[in-house]
Amino acid sequence: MAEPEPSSPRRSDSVFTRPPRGRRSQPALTRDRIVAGTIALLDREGSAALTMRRVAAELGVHATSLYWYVARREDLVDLAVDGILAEAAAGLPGPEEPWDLAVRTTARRFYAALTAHAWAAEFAGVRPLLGPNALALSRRIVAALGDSGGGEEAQAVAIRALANQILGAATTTVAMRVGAAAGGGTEDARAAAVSAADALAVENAYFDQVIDLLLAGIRARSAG
Amino acid sequence: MAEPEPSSPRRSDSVFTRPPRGRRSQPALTRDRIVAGTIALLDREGSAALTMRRVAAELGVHATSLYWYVARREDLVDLAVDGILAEAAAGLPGPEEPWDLAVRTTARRFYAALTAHAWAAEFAGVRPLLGPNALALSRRIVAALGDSGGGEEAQAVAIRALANQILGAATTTVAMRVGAAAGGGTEDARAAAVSAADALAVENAYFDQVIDLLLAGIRARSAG
DNA sequence: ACCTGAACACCGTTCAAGT
DNA sequence: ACCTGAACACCGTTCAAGT
Repeated sequence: MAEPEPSSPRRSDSVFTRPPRGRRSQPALTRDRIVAGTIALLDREGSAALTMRRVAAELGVHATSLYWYVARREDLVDLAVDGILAEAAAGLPGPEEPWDLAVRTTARRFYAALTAHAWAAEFAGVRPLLGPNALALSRRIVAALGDSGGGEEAQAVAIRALANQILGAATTTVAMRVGAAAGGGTEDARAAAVSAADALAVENAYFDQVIDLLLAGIRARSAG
Repeated sequence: MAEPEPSSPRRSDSVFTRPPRGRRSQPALTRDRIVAGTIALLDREGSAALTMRRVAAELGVHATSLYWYVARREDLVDLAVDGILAEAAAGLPGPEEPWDLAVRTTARRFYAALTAHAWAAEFAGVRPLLGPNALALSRRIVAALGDSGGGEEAQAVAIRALANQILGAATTTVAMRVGAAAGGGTEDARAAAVSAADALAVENAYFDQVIDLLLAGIRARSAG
């Protein structure tokens, strides 16, 4: 549906500069194209759609072709999750920001990216987040806690607590959305229903409060 | 392997007492037997082994027979997870226990059950925990927070924070175990390796500290 | 170098049929 | 009431083959 026909050699800019180009045109597939296609498919059809065959179909190619670029299905998962974290990892708070504000905005961006793509929150609970964007987000929080006034041990505990909180909050948020959608047929649920925009605002407000609770604990500890 | 032959009518005790027993013996399958078999299989072979066909094989029956007792695979997941939470939900702290101690021991039991069965932590991140044992654990924490001195809003935030923390901590703990096992071949990892008992003690200590951090935040808030 | 095609050993689930 | 058997529409992954 409206997909640029896969065999078209529309390669844009660098086609005139780098490659030998005499014998053969560039490959139809690239890792980036695969990641983009995977994310598009997941956004459209949800986590269950992540199969080698359907990703391949999204790209106008056969499932087995993907194995030239990734070793297994899990790699596709990891690449897609880290892909949607790019938005969150770009434009992190600078080093001049107060530590607690830096923690809060970084955590919020992390959480927002995971919940903006429900499939990402689902996968994040089952795969470790080790991609470059996830690491950049983690490192910003680690750096912020270095200014929190606590000792090394206290910082290590705080880091874990924040990581658990971000992941747990994202996971339970999307689980609650599913539950709300599934129960949406009942009268009670319908009576309690609010607009999607309001629901999102409520979710975000809860997340901020939960992070603030943790920050209060960190401050209480470093003051003690 | 060493399975009691499935067609044997060894029904134990109550065979002499209750059922009509004239026309037909009891069913080979029961929901409880299915849950027990599923847990045994998962403990032995991990989360990937949870397929209808393999659970059925574990019980000496055909995959399609399971559909008489459960509607779909997800039900098996939910039943197994709540099944292993039974140990945690039995013997919760009584109402005379101080609220913070009650929160800590209940959270610890919850976390311990999920991490004692790695598959349960994996599934818990992807399925909402709505079984009777999960609800009993949640309710004990809710009740404890009622004595924490905070307002209703503060309690609601604290409940979410604790739930996120328990789920997030269990998930990241098993993910780190997998990572440690996968990297176990490298020299660095081998040098840093500790005995399984020590590793478990470290995990548990971290969990306690993380919960204590949250409790410190709750106290700071209710005191403010 | 990069992609296809056939093949293997699986899946969940439905449904008619047996007893 | 409870279980089997056949069938459908899928899976991930390997590997030889094409270009």
